[in-house]
Amino acid sequence: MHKYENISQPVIKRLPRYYRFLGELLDKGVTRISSRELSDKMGFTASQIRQDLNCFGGFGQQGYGYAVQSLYNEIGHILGLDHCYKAILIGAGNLGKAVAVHMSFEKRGFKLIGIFDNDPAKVGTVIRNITVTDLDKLEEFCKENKTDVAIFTVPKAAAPSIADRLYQLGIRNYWNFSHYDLSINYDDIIVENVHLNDSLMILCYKISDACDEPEDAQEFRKAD
Amino acid sequence: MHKYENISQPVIKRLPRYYRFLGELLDKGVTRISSRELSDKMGFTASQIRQDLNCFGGFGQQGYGYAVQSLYNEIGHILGLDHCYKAILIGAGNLGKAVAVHMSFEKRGFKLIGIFDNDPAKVGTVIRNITVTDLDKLEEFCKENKTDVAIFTVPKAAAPSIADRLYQLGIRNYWNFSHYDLSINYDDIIVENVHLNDSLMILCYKISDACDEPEDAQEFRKAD
DNA sequence: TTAAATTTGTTAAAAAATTATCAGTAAAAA
DNA sequence: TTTTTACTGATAATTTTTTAACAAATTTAA
Repeated sequence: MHKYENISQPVIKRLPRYYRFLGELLDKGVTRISSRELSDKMGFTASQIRQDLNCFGGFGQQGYGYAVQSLYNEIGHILGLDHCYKAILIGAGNLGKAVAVHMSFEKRGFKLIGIFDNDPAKVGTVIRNITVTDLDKLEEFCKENKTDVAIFTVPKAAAPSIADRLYQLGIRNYWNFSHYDLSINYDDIIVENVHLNDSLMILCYKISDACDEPEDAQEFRKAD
Repeated sequence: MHKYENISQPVIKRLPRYYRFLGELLDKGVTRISSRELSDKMGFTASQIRQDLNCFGGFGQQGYGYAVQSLYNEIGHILGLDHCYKAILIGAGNLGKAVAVHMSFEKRGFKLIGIFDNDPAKVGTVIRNITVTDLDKLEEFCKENKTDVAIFTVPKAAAPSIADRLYQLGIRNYWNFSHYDLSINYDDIIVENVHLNDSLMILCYKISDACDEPEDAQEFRKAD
């Protein structure tokens, strides 16, 4: 059913944002909205909003605008949120645990069905009603349970070997929090990266760029 | 010193990736590399790599390529990693805690100097050698300690009022993990967003788009 | 009922980003 | 030393993305 070809990356990246804002409008009881009003709220141009939405079909009506509830549902459908992809979490450290506890997977098209770690201290603990399993049981588990996605929150050192095991098990979709570049090493997989380090460095750049103070950074440069 | 104007967003977003790959090369003892070789490793075109690096100056040498250590240092400097911006963490929940424990702030130009939460159960606990302080003490703390950045990991409901307090205290730089859109509400601030929900939805889109199975999603659409 | 005001979808124009090309220079080989 | 090879930096071409413009359609107001 779903399969919109030639949708550009920039458009795809904006979809969750539309979804979020429309959700907020729904909460406020707003039933209709024009691209112009959305533009004011979201900071995209009205033209871009109309262009984006038109990639998937004509959801609006001339002279009226867009019906909020309907558009919200459509975007949810386009994003595929009406799925239930089975996900396992690999790595129950601080970050993995936070992700497991923090996310509303069900609202985003996923269901968390297993959590794995190789640290004996973590195995057996319960996170979000799921008992952490020893990583040794991974193969066994995946053979018994259909697994669509791996949420990858392991240290860089452990990443390559574990990634290999997941790939061998046929898992082709990854939500990657590790510093290991999965898409370089496997070419038939789908990866969505969350690189917190990169994000923090970008913040550092933005701040440094805005500040423009005279600094004693020559020290740093000499190191080469 | 630093202040490169007119650097495009796409270029800035690629800088941390260059930095990461060059760091890996350094670890392996590689001393020189050409844009062609980097291209193979990173998945960018050689042309793009040369173009990107040239935004900041001619770091390479014809017939030779780039000196890895030197280029690594240069990019670190461009990113501003030789700073020490003072950061406070607002929200010591699972996500905040994970961020505090997980990140090497010092290597990214920051130093974490305080952690705040309004949950009495969390106040007094120690994360990364920092004692969690009651949010009521925020103003007091910031008046005594120069604070450059707020790492914002609070629930959506609490976000607006806390954001206002931070803004009142003069904090203009944010690493925002909340679902609250800071940049819409304040126009003279610098924000780097980490929207995990958006990322997860994008993954959902990619998977759904690739799968293309006939589905029973009509149910979903009828809801409007 | 009619006219004015809105607002979309679409097409066209402009801007931005990526990729290709190549002269010039340095390193390596002969 | 001279020639060949390798590689950058810069410019040009291409592609992608964003913005603008406007006809067609709908609502609202008169």
